[in-house]
Amino acid sequence: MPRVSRAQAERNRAAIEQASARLFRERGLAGASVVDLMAAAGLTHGGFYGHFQSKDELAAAACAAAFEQSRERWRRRMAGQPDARAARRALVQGYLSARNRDDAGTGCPAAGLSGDVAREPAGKPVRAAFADGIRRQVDTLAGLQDAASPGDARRRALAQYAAMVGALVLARATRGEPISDEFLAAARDSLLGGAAATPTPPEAAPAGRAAQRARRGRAA
Amino acid sequence: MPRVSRAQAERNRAAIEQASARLFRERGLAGASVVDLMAAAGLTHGGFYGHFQSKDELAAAACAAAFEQSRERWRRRMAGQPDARAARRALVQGYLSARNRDDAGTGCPAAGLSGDVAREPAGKPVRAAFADGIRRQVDTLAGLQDAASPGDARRRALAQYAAMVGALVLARATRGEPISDEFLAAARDSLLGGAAATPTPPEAAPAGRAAQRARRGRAA
DNA sequence: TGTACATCAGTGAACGCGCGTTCACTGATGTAC
DNA sequence: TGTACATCAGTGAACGCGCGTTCACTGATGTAC
Repeated sequence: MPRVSRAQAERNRAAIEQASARLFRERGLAGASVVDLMAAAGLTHGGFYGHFQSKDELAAAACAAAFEQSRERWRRRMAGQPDARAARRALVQGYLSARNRDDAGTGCPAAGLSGDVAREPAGKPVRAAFADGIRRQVDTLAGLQDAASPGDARRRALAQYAAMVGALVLARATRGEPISDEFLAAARDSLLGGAAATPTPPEAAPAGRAAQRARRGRAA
Repeated sequence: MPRVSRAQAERNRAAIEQASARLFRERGLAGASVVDLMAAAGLTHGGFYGHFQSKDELAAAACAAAFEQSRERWRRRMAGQPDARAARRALVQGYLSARNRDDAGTGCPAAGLSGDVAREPAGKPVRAAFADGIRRQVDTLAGLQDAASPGDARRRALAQYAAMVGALVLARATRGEPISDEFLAAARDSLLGGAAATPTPPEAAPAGRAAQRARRGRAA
């Protein structure tokens, strides 16, 4: 049953990207083969090069798609919040959850792909897609900071994002050990309850109320 | 020239482990082949299975060796410091440096291997070696905290370690982009100068006094 | 101490396998009339 | 509107290659006497 309509071909290309966005995060860039990725999209491998010039090119597209999913999830999670502080709290809670740790395929691409991307040679297209995704997540987080200046907000956002990604990555690599949950809890405490979260003291006022309405969370 | 003395064979085994500790961190567990690893130790691949039962077993040994190197480096960095606060400062500065970012082969195994280890199936020996290494680094860091209780010190150490690893991993994955250096700098600020370093607000005073009587960090 | 020989660390060819990529082919789609 | 046919999305066999692992072989080491 070859030769499919153009609309269907476009849908197939999108399906390959979406399936790859998941499989690459789950198994790594090298751990998901072209055969695997095409099969996950309901196709056979031969047609791959009709859609993409190379697996590298797909990796970039899939990385971009994964970050887009992640941004959409962040947007949804922030949407119900009364203010920036509550929104940041909702993001961190959802991010540093057992669910996000245990389902890498739909989770944060920064945590799922950074190890692989770090080893990609300089020119590879996935590096640009990854850096772009990271920049936008940091920008979003910077917009939620209660800081003295834009520069300060950015610095806080960078540090917080690093703490979130680091805790998730370590929690995944130690899954099954008690220290895995400890990483998630300690990072949550540090970012939300402790001094790192805001310039105000740990159990200061308004977060509780805000968080009560917040909690639909799935992970990003 | 086969059949080498037992002493030489032991040295060869150690050389394989050391070469692997470097190459696995540089290229990933799957990115360094048995041929590569043996060649890096000055041997040919055929003799590999005289030293190790499988590549998986070597991965665990190499991971343990990498953490041992890392502990030794931490020990050296802490040795010259007058107190725990200064020791922690020295560790963080050394860790969040361009040099550590750019030389993954001799750098932190948590940053270099966590992505790969996270995808290893539950029973694989490298997972246990990795978790052991992580636990000991966290213990060391906990010994340097200026905290109200051991539990608090541990929680801080976990959050700080996650922030360090996350910043390094993201800096590596975005190397060549301005945001790469920004991650390192922001995490340093947050851990040393900023709110994350102590329970008191960013630019306040008193943490110094508390840290003055601090204990020496035991090096695990 | 010197000699004879069994042991075994390291070599390199070979194994089956899965990888990314190519290509001749198929037949429904899309178009020209 | 219906018919004829060129286009091209998807198929599956095939390519060369590198992987982890095995194995017959080599010859210096280590030991028995």
